[in-house]
Amino acid sequence: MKIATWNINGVKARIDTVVTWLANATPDVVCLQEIKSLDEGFPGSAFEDLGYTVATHGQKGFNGVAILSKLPIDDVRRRLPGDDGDEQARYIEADVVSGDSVVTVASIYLPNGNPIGTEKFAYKLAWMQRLEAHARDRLSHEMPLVMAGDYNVIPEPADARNPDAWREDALFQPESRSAWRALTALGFTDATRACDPAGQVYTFWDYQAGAWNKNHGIRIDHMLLSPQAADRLISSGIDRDTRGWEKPSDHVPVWIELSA
DNA sequence: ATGCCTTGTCGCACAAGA
Repeated sequence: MKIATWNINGVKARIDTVVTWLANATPDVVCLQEIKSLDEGFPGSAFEDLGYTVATHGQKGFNGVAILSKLPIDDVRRRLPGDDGDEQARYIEADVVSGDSVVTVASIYLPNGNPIGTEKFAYKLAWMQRLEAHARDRLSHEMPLVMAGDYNVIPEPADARNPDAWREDALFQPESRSAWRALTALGFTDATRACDPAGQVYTFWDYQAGAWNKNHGIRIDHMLLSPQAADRLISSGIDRDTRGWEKPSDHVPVWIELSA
């Protein structure tokens, strides 16, 4: 069972790119972020034609997350609990039926939080607290759980080509990294690091200043696995080449393979 | 020190991203 996550930076601008990647990568489940589309404007038929069931949680212009699945989806839950006043579409989770087991898959678009010292950074940290509380609740079920997406957190200096360039950035603040550690310490496995402990692997390169050509990347797209999912982890990878395609997203896909 | 690009919403720029 192959599960992937990709921040596509606009589903309408990226539809051909995503369809091409899907046809080659053939994931069973895909978490998308930054669809930048209302649910009713989401081009679901392009994915249904490839055999995917589509679940979206969108909003106008910004944010928006989705889950595509070739396997049956039992239940879909939208919005991160903990703040009924939060109107930003950044969380969707679904129970995916795989043979005799059910795997809960969450598609996460964690707030960027820049610039630091503003309400945006406070929103990011509050959102991370809500995510930790929700993750703690989900983990208590002791079921396979994969929380995948754009976390907008650089966990360690090794996760940036030039860590010093990110010292003042919300993605690399001590508070952001501390919240990440508190989340993972609940018992999650960082799939990319579990499979490639020392790798210089990045998932994002800015459109600006030739970041891709200079490999000035950061690792901010992550797949966190509950113990019951980690027990089934076979392999993990990053489809780095998509960043060099025509009309690329600034993020690239991250994926895992779980045993049946 | 700042912008560097890209997208979407409209509108003849701007916000937001990271």
